Amino acid sequence: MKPSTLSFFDKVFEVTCLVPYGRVTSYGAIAKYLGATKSARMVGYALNGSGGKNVPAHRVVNRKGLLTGKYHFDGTNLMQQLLESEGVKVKDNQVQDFESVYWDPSVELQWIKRIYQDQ
DNA sequence: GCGCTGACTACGG
DNA sequence: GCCGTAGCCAGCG
Repeated sequence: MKPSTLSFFDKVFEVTCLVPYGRVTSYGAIAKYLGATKSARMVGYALNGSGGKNVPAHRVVNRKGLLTGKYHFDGTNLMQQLLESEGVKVKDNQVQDFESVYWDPSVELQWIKRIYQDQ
């Protein structure tokens, strides 16, 4: 599999789908994993087109654990509801215990790089 | 085809 | 620790 054959958007979707149940990650972490630390905005923009797809976009928050994208979901608190249903405590648009549920793809998925030998 | 926008982040003041 | 600025780059009008 050649990651370069996938667009940045598709990669974002792939990584997002790999976020474990009950865990969250940040836009920047995904961008970093994709080798574009400064392109965190693209991650958010990509997720903007995740509607209709089976992408758990609610598991992606900003670096502070803030649910900045909740207004892109149906209603006003759907994103929070989804997270809470997974055991993630959310209060006032912010993930509680953020550090303990934080999942960093650049750390958790480094073994995949080893398998692909893509450096 | 140009310019603006954006679910972000890092950095300097 | 808050505020302004810059960098990123794919869509859209």
